[in-house]
Parts: sequence; structure tokens; C-alpha cells
Amino acid sequence: MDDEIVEPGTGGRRWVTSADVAREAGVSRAAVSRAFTPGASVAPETRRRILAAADAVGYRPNAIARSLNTRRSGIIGVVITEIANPFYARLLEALGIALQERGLMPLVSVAPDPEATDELLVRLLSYQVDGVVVASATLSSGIAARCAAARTPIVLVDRRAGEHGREAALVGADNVGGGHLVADLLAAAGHRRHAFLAGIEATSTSTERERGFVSGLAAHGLTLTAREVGRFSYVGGRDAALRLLGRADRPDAVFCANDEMALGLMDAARATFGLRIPQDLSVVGFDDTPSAALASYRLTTVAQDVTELAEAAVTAVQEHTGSVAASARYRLIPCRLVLRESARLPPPPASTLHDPNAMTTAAVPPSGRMPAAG
Amino acid sequence: MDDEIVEPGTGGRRWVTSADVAREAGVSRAAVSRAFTPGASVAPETRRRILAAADAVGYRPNAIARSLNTRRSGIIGVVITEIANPFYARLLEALGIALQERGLMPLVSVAPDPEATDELLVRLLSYQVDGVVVASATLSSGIAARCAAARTPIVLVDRRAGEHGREAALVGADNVGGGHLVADLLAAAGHRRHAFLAGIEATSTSTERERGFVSGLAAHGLTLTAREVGRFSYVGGRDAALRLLGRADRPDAVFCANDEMALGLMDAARATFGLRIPQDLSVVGFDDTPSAALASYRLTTVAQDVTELAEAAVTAVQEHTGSVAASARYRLIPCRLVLRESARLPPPPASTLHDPNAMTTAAVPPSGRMPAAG
DNA sequence: ACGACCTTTGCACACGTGTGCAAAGCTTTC
DNA sequence: GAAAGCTTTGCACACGTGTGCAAAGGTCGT
Repeated sequence: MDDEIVEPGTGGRRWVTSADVAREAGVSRAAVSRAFTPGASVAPETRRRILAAADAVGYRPNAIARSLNTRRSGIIGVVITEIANPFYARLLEALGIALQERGLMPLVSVAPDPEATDELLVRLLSYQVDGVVVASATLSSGIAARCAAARTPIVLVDRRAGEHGREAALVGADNVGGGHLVADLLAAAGHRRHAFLAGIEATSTSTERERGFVSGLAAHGLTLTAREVGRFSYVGGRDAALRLLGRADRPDAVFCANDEMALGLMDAARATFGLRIPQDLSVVGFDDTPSAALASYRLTTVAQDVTELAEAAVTAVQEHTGSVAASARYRLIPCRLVLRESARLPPPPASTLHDPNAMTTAAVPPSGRMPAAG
Repeated sequence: MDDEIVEPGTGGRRWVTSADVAREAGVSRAAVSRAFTPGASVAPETRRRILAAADAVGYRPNAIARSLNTRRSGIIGVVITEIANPFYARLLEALGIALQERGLMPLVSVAPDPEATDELLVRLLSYQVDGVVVASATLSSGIAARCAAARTPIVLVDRRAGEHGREAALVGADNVGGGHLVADLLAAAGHRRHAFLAGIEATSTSTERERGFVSGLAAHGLTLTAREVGRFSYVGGRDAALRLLGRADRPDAVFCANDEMALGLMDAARATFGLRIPQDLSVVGFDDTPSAALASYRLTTVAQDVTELAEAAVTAVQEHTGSVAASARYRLIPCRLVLRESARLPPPPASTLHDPNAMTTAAVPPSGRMPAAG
């Protein structure tokens, strides 16, 4: 192997090519190509000889050169935000694995804020990605149109379509259904004064969880007693607890739009108000992050099936490779309750044993309604 | 723009090319190329005309085609494991941002287990990545040699070199120094019976943290009273607490190789042994995960500077693009103590105020010793 | 053995772009 | 105006591979 010869002007690198294999195996480069192309016509003995030669010289087809030819890179862009957030961390891991299992590679862009999404998408497009999964923000119409022109399908995860619903497939947790689950649980357990702790006002995840909760209570003839905003953070949850729990009509159950706020609220309820959980106050979170299972919290929460979310997103991208994602196509993934000890339960026979490994209720079917425009 | 004409055999996609821009601007494709190549010779007026035309037709250079020419893809492979683990999540986020800021793109491979690393690396090589950051496992010598042949530098993060130290740069936290910090803190606070809770026996992170702790105690004329293995997990930490705290010579301080085990140990110490933390038992973790700051734990811990770790890794990759990483090159990033409330402190004047926002001590300089071969 | 049919193979071109080099064009100096 | 020097420009080839197509080779049936 004489690859130590460095050609000038090639950045000091030279790759093992199909020409090296062809020489070694005594065939043409076309035969080498065909030996590595599923379904291509090549004699079995020739193929064997080529693969042996490829192994000997350390050759593997250049995916970059292939993609120039085939117009398929095998690369899927993934635009994501806050990887340190447990939900996004799990989502990215699940996306990565789902893509790898299908022979695809995730080219990851980390959006420091939602506004960076457009710029990152343009950069991804220049790498001729076969599709993009966006879990950071909604898209501007300019970018959506640009992806459509390039026949690069977009799949939005847990985001609302807005005015460009025609150019993106949408995949998301059934947040409304999740809110319903919580309402059903708390109402059945006899709570009288329910509160909702929102994340950030403009976010669809927060508003949908609230909508499910409110409509679920209404189905039991109940209304929301109190509502605060906690900014999706531990500190925000703790601060909101001061306002919620200081009321004369103090809630006896609080549904928090995410786990982190729920933990903050629990700590403040105990430390500042001396409340026992769940005896004096039931608390329910959303997302089933690892902290929810800690013995100091044992948080009852709603879990998204992140693996299925990722599978659905990857499937949607694959179904539309080379074209434009079908318009107004939305896939809802059902949520499920994870019962631990932070919320009082309905009386038996509906209740089941609690053990350190949380029990999970059956998922409710997706609510089936299309989400409102963002 | 007539890109609706779909050529047969092209996967249904056609990209806007430099030929479209050339036609629009009345120049050659070479001029278009030069307008987008920094330092290339092109008249300012011509350049302006070309950029306007490119904007009008929605053109951006095809990074794939460029990389075929230049032998530089601008893509860096990142092999990582357990993204849901807070440390790896933060590392990946920091790597992503550091790469993006340098105009590089991370092609991410998620290793379900360390054994998958080799196979994932081969796949990354076929995408002609400019380098690889590996944070999942050490490498086999076959793969390391292959990367060297391709002049694709490897940077290992928090991994030991093993027998292929010549082909990879190494970047990692100064775990030994971190262990020293803990020993100094606990000894100065007057603890008499120190214990170490290891993660997994064969891992360098656990053994180095232990080594720093033990040698730090020795410098104070102290020895380790007890030692257990917690498998880096919450449950493991809880189980180990039963063994550690049930001893006749019960430790008054425990240094855990990671935060997760520390939380488990704290929960068991309180619930099973009725111990107060830190009055009866001081507990120190490692990694400063988000859970460490929860009010129910307020864990004193050792933080790695993940941002600096990522910066160092990306810098190392960039310095060696097109060549082989320098042999036996190791960059240690100092750790720092994050003082919260789980460990008793030395008496004043050394002590400072504690507030809900944890105080941090100055980082100790790296221990400066080369790590032992894995 | 010959013809029909099928399989395999190599040639040459395509994919989109960067660049060496020669020619064209422009600017400065005398 | 002419010569020298500098800048700009387009051509044609390279990069590594996939594939249409024609030629070569192999197999089967009569």
C-alpha cells in the first residue's frame, strides 16, 4: 500500500480508493463499485475476490463521493436544543440509535436558542442531508420553502406547525391526553382544589398540558382553582410555590408542566409551608426525568415514550426522503402515568401496590384532535 | 428557476448548482466558486453580482462536493455513550457548540456499549470526517492504525490511552487532583474515618478519583477506613450504604465516585440509619449534576469543567487535522470543589458563606502526572 | 454446433466543485 | 503609446464513485 505518497494540494490526505482495490483484484473500478452496491450485477467469485482485496487494502466506499452520485447522503440533520435537559438528552440518544439502526447518521446542530434554528438549517442543507428532524423551534416560512425546494423533508418534534404546516411532518407527545390522565387521577382521588403550574406561556407543550388538565377536570365537573407560571425550572417551581401555597384557597393538588418545577415546588412546600406530600398536597410532574425517582421525591409524573417519539420521527423522515413531507401530517404518541408517592391515589379497587419501582398505568389512546395552529 | 425538472435516476432531487448561478450572473462556474472561496481572486463587482445571483436562486455551495475536492469535510465524528447521563449530555452539548463556533459539524454516533465503538468509527471514516472525538471507550489497535492511515486524528475524552497512545490525543479531567481536593476538605474538617465508594472497578475515572483521595488522605497522615463499589448508579449507592454504614467503625465521611451514587447513599443514610447529613455523616460526590443542587440533597461535589473539556478536545482535533494526533499528548483539565451542605467544612477562617447558590473553591492546578496505562 | 437468452464486465460520462495554468484584461510607469 | 506588472477570468482536469449501454462471456435448448 503506497498511500504514503502525499499529493500536493490535497490537504495532505489521500484515501484508499476503488482504484486501489481494482488493481489488487484485477478488475475495473466499476466492478468494485458493483460489489459494494446491493442488487448490482457481479459474479459471486468476482465479488469474493473484490471483497478480499478491499479488506487487504483497508477500503470502504467513500460515502461522500457516493452521495454526490446518488443524491442520497445517508445523513439526517438533527437540530436540538438544551441537550443537558433530560428530555432532550433522551430524545437525542433515541434518535441517534434509531437512525444508526437504519444505516443513517445524525449530523447534529445544537441550537443555543430557538432563533438559531434557521441559520443552522441552512448550514445543514449545504451538507445535502436526506432530511431534518427539528426539536428546537418552529421554522420560518423562508426556510421551510427552501427545504421543500431541495426536497429535504422536515420532521418537527413536539413543535407546532404554524403557517408552514404544509411543508413539515409533525411528531409529538399527546400532551393534551397526558393532562387528561392527571386530571382523571386527581379527581378520582378526591382532590377539590386543583392548580396548574405552567412552564413558559408561549410554548405549546405547556398550553396543551394545561388544556388537557382543564378539560379533564371539567369532565369531572371541576375547575382550576389556581394557576402560576414556573418557567420550566426548579427555581421557578420553588418561587411559584410561594404564590400558590400562600393562597387562602390553597390547592390540594398541583399539576406541574414538567418535573423540574414539581421538584422545586415540593421542596418549598416542605421547607416553607411544612406541608406533607402527598397527605397535605399532591404533586404531579411531566416527563419522568431521572430525578423523579429519587427517594426524596418519588414524584408521580407523566412519561412520554421518547423511544417511540424518536422512532416515529425517523420513520417520518425516511418515508419522505427525496420529497416533501406530507402536509398537515401529525403523529401523536400517547403518554402514560407513572405512579409513585407524590400524589394521593383513588381508593381501591382501582389502586394497586406501590413499590420502589414505579407502577405505570396503561397509556390512554391519543386524544385524536389536531393541535391548534401555534 | 426550473428545478422542477426531475432527471431520471437522480433520486428525484436536483440541487441548485454553481452552474445556475453562473448563468444568472453571466460568469463561469469557476468565478462562482471563487466568489465563495476566502482568499480567492475575484473582482469585487463580479463578486457582488455573483452573490446577488446566488441569493436570488437560493444557492449555497455543496459542502459534500467541496469536501471531495479539498479532502476536508468540515465534519467531526463524535462517538459518545449514554447521552441521558448528565455528564455526557453536557459534554455533547459543549462539543456541539464548540464545533459549530469553528464552522465544523458534529456527526454523532451513539455507542450503546463500549464494544460498538470500533464499528461506529469505521462508519464515520467512510464519511471522510476530519477527525473524531471519542468519549465512549478506548480503541482497538486495528482501528487506531486505520485512523492513522487515513490521517484522521482521534481525541479521546476521559479515556486512557492503552497501547495506542501514539495515535490519539487525550483530554480529560484531572480526576486525581479532584480526589485530592476532597481529601483535603474532609481532613481539614476533622473527619476521622473516611470511606470511598467506587463506581465500576475497571474504569479509570473511578480508580483515579480513588487514588487522588487516598494519596490526599495520606498527606494528612490518614488512611481509608472503608471502601465499597456502587456501580455508578443511584441504586448501587443506596445498596452500598447498607454495607458501609452498618460497620462497627462507621465512616464519618464518604467520597463517592459520582453524584448519583452519593444521592442514593444519602437517601439510605437518612431513611435506614436515621443519620443527619452532614452532622453525622459527610457525603461528597463527583460531577456536579443538576440533581446535586436540589434542596433535598445540596450535595457538595467536584465539578469538571465540561466546557473547557470540550474546547480542549476540539482544539486538539483541529490542531491535527490532516495528520496523526501527537503521541502521548495529554491535556488535563482541573476540577473544582462545589461546596454545598452535605459535608462539614473546616472551621473558619477558611470557611466562607454558604448560600443557595453553591460556592466554589479555586481549582487546583492539574496534578501533572501522566496517567498510568489503562 | 448454432442461436437465443441471460449475466457479467468495462468504458465513459455524470454528479458539483476547486484549482493550475494560460489567456485576457486592467493598471502603472516611462 | 508601449512595455511591464498585476489582477481577473475561463478552460479543463481532478476528486471518488454509480450507472447506462454496448460488448463480451456464459448457459440452455434445439
